[in-house]
Amino acid sequence: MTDTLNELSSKYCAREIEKEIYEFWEKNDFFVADNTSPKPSYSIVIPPPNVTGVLHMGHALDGTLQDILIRYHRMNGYEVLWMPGCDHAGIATQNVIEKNLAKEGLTRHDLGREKFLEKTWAWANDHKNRILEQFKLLGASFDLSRKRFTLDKGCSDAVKKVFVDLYNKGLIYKGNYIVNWCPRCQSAISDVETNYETQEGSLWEISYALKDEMGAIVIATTRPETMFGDSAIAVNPNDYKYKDLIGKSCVMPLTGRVIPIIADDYVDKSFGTGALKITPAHDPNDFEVGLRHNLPQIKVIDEKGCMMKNEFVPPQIQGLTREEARKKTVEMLKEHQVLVRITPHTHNVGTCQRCGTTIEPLLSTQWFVKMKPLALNAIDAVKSGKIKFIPQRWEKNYLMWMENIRDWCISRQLWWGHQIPAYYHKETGEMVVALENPDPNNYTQEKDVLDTWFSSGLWPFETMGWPDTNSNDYKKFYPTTTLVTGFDIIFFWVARMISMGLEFTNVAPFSTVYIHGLIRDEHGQKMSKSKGNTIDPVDLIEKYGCDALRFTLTSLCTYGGQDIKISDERFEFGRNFANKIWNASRFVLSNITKSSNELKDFGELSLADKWILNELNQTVKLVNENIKNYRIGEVASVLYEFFWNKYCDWYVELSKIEKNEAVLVYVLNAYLKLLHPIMPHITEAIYQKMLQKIDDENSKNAILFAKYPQYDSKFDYIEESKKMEMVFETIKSLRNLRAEFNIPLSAKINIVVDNNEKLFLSIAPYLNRMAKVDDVKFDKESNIEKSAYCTVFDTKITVPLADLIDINQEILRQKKKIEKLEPELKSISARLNNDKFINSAPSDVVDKTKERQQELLCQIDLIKQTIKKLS
RNA sequence: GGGCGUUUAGCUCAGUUGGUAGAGCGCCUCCCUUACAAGGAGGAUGUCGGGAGUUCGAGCCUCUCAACGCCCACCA
Repeated sequence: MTDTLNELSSKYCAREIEKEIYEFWEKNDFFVADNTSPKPSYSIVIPPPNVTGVLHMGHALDGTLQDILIRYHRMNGYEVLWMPGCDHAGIATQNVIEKNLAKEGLTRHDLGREKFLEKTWAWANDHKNRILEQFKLLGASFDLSRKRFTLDKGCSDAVKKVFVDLYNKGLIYKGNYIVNWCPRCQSAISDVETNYETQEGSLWEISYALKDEMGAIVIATTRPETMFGDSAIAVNPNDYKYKDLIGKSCVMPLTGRVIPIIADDYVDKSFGTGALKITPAHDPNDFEVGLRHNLPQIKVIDEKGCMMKNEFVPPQIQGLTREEARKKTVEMLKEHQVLVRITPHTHNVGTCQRCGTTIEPLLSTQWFVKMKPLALNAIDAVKSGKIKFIPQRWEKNYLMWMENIRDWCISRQLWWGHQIPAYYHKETGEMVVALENPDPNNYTQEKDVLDTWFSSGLWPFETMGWPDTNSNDYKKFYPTTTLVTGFDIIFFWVARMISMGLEFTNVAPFSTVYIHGLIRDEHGQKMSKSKGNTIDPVDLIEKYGCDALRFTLTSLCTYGGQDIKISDERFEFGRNFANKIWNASRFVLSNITKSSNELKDFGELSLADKWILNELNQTVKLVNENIKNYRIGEVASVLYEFFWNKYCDWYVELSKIEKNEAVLVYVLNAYLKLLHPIMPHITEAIYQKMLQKIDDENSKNAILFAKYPQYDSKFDYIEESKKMEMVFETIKSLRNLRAEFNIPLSAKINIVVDNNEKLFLSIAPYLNRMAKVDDVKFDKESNIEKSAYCTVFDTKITVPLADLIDINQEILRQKKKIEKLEPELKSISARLNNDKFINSAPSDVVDKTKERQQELLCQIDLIKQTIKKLS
């Protein structure tokens, strides 16, 4: 290690240390996994960040949690692999490149597919390294020697094989269906990529004249412009209003086309006019109705969202955008006096998840995955407990979606992605689905590419060498152990990984899915660039340090996986803690005078030594339990509490008068290891310094590999700890007394105790140091005028203060204490007087309550005596 | 329409099998006591959203109401 680490600098400079430490780990290849290791394996695949992006707070949280689990298991003797990589992010990336082209006034068609892809690859190559570099700032201990990309050769081969196999099994099909079409992205998208937005619209009622007779039928629609694609009018078969019209025909306004009136259960009698126009090519429900009644599918809107130029669309409307067409159509309907009524109507409109454009349901030829058969095993895996969600409530969410799953539209009319491995004969049009083009001279490949999530769904095994199931990585690290991600991609990603993993590897790709909350701004709003409320984790790292960021985020994780609200200032919490650790360690290490050999032996243990060893041991126990149960926030608070409020506030302070170097160092050493998964850099930096003074076996000279502390019953010093609590209570009471009477520390005080003689005499030095007590005396019947009093458990402490205090003030002080204690005594006594409580409460609770009652009685009694004497 | 979450100190939130509440920040008083002012000592603050029930006992369990948020569904 270099010079900065030889001395712990008096000022804690997080970034300097963190950079140096990360380099130290990386140079030594500490993160590289050994697939031949005899150790049990623990593996995590990173949710591959998009190559479009930069590190954001979501990554920071997700990455931190994964790194904590990885480091914890590494220290617990597992061969760990954290697999890094990036996602090509089909639509998202293509959109970015197209936006850049648009700045030059170009479209992707101006470049052509080949040139466009070249440009996109250049971008991707640049960005996929950039974001992983940023992950390093988080201290990520992932194995970069294995980093993968969803479009690399291995992944592409896996994608092809999966596609061909699914096709051959009949689980992939190509067909003409209504899909969600984004007119801006110029592609189909899947159901999960469609968001719904509530919009204020109108319900237009339009009168269609009956054919060959008087009268008309009035229909209600929210999209008048689609009327040119109508194939029928539908009514409910049980609707008496329209009973006589079923089977007749009507004449469409504006175009004069004749369409039938049909009956279908789908129609809701009570909505609108109870009559509905059926447009099979532009509405998913109408599409179904159309199939049932064998209606023609008339396309009137094209892929750009414009009205088509065909015989169905009136010339005035042709070529208009959807929005323009709606206006114009309504105008024309008014002119023809067939617009009966317009009522305001709020409804949900589908929008593209990527660009926000209103979705056009469009009849189109696409590729689909039959999900129902794949979902069966995926449902079973969770129901049987092979895969466990943390928190468990997400299982319900997952199961509900899986049980109602619909087919997945996987083809995208994009250029950036895995081109579908289907080949068409140039002359005959015959289609072949195969790993390779059967004859490049006569066959051309399908132009469409696959949904990004198709390859992401294979991520846990395509990165491990699959389909080569004999590869060492696959054998050692697949299936992976834990998947860590946010709830927003359970359907997109987690569900598909489970389905695909089970189908192709016959095993669940991971056994635990750890779902954390989303990061939000201080007002609870989702962070987004457009809102301008993002906080850049890189800025936070520069300002507060990576360990501070990690610790703060960790401390904000709740077991229920609640969303996390953050603001810049919140990270002072972690920074302050890091600073505390740094300074305390500096103090401890600079106070080591003994040799490494001498430090191996605790020697004789004082009350304080036993107390801190006991506290440490309890902390070790809690930390291990909580990590194993994914209560990561609890881990942070247990670690914080121990170090700051136990070790620093008391033990280190007491060590200034009487120190056991061996224990002082032992506790710090163990603590650094406990904390290392959360705050890796600072703990490694201090540990390195510590190694210059102590021997520590089994650590390979890096805390990264040190054995994680485990609970050891030999450190259960329960009795001693109780005594120590009494010491602390005494000190606190005396400090309180000083504060209330404004007695400066320069004014020494003496005390007289009436109980626990031995203990108090032995802790005199502690009292001296911590409460500036000059002299401790024992006297069962102390009777000193002008004194203040404290009661600590069963001991009355008299503090002669002569003229320093006003006796009346002291009487008031004591009365206040009683006022505080009495309500509790009252309620406890009431409980103990209740036979039902005595009989039905568990005996240990009854005992405890009795004990507390005695304690309160004793204290109140002591205080009352005191008041009497003072009066 | 269905499901889920949240409601606890001024703010942000913890609270693991039910035994009358905690942290951080903020606030008040005092302290540069040589590890740390990114600090130390002391202090104030809550009918745990409303109501009902189960229980000897409810922040925690049951029911109900209310407010806010999220997800799914998508009747034109």
